[in-house]
Order: sequence, then C-alpha cells, then structure tokens
Amino acid sequence: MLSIGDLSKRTGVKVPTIRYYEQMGLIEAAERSEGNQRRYERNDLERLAFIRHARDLGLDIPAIRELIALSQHPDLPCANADRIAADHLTAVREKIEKLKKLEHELERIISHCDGHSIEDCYVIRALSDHGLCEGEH
Amino acid sequence: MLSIGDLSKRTGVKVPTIRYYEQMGLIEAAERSEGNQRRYERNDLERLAFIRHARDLGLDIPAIRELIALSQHPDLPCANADRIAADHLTAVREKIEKLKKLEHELERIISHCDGHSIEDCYVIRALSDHGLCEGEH
DNA sequence: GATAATTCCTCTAGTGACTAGAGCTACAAG
DNA sequence: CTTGTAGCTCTAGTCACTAGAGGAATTATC
Repeated sequence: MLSIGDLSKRTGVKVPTIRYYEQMGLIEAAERSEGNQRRYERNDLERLAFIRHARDLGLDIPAIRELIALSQHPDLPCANADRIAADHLTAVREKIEKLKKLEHELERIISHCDGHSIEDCYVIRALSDHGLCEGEH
Repeated sequence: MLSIGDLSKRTGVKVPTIRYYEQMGLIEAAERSEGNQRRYERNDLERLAFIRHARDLGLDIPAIRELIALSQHPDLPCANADRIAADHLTAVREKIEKLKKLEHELERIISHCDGHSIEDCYVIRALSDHGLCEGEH
C-alpha cells in the first residue's frame, strides 16, 4: 500500500495533481487509511503512469478519460483509440504550422531593426503598421 | 467618434475584449457619451490595432504593456523592444521543438498500430508502457 | 413621435489543467 | 512524547478571454 506521496514520487505526478485527477474521475477514489489518508496499490500506479504519459503527449483530460474507458474493453476494435491519437496529431501539426509562421515573422521583424532609437525601431513600427508584415496572421 | 462596436468592426477585436483591454490598462479609459457609452477616436484605433497585432504574434499582455510604454518614448534606445521580441522568438522556438517531438512520437505510435482490437492496440500499449517510447518526454 | 431592434452598460462566473495557501489532522522517527 | 513531515479539505489564483444576466441607451422603422 502506497501513500499519495509514494505514488507521487514513483510516477512524477505531483500530489495535488493526483487529487485533482481523482476529482476529475481519471482515477478511482482511493481506499483510505483509518486516519482518512489515501492508500494506493499497484494498479493505481499503472493507471497514473498511463495518465501521465498521455498528458506528456499533450492529450487533454476528456481524451484520456475516453482512452481509459477503451482500455477496459480489450475486445473492442481500436479504431476509436487510433482516432483520438490521429486527431491529436493533426492538432499538434496545426500548432506547429502556426508557430512556424510566427517564428518567421518575428525573425524578419527583428532582423530589420537597426537597434537605435524607438523612433526608428522596426519592432515597434511593424506592430503599429500591419502593412509592414508579410502574409496575414 | 466611434462606438465600441465600430472600433470592434474596424480592428477585428471583439467588444468584450476591448473592455477587457481597458481594464488591463492596455488602452486608456475611453470618453463617454451622455448615456455613459464609450466613444473612441482615431488614436484609439491605432492603439488597438497595435495591441491586436502584438497578440497575433503571441506576445502576452505584460509584454504589450511594456512595448506600449516604450513606444511613447521615441528617443530611448530600442534595445528593450528588441529584447522583448527576441525573448518571445526564443519561446516560440522552444514550443516548436517540443511539439515536433510530440509529433514524431505520435506518428510512431500510430503507425505501429495494426488497428484491430484494443487488446493489441499500440496506442493503448504505448501509453501503458513507457518502455515502448523513443527518447524521454 | 412611438415603437422596435440593436447596441451598449456593469457584474459575475466559466474555460483547462493545474498550483498555492490556509488551517487542521495523521503518521513515523527518535 | 515530542517533533517534523506528510496528509486532509476547501478556496482562490493563473491567462486571456468568453458567456450570460439584467438593465439602459441609441438607432431605425413606421
């Protein structure tokens, strides 16, 4: 039996976050000691590692909830799980594209600034005048 | 004199967002009509376009506040403005790197799944077992 | 000039995924 | 038995808005 602190150390998930996941229904409410403290077992460890891993990949809580539900029905086809992952991949790629546009625009603005006074500062001027931008954003 | 709705249409910033920016001190409290409605002028339009542009580039509100303050002192050197932009560029690049790692990991997981049952689903298995991952994340 | 439709006002609360803190209790080590 | 650490619950804060309630002002139509 593990305390919440033990579970935290073993999974790298902070103690308040574990309690938060319980509240969100990602992990079942733990058994309690006589003094009302949470006590965990091996399968809680696995569940929490699963959640942490999914969060590290950027999945949000509703998606994780769905994956957990799916994982408890080994006989079902896995199309839904694949779809969740694929949708997330699409979202990640879209974010990358947006950020790359920002990156290029910022690079361009910064490289155009000669670094003297605010009056001539290209950073400030570019912000004031959208006409100095390339493309729309 | 423009109403807040006019200002909104001309800049593409939503009405409640304009009020929010006023509250945050990014734009000065507007003059009011007899009936207590906000009335704007040309320079408010420019200021709001500046803010919107900076937000589109992903700058946060404290950074924008600082840029506005700088823009009102044309004689100062523009090193601070350049630094704000450069710091932001660094942050954008870091985000891109993180997202690319996620992208590759998700691609790998998805491509390994044969799409049959949950039991064999590589998406679920990869989440359950960190050992199936490449690299750390 | 009356009425209707639209816009505006303020204020509060909600978003996501936590994080911080207050005030209190339980447990482990010496 | 005391002390220190870890645990408990509950509330509120983060960021940049967004949604909605309930009411007042303005504009358009008749």
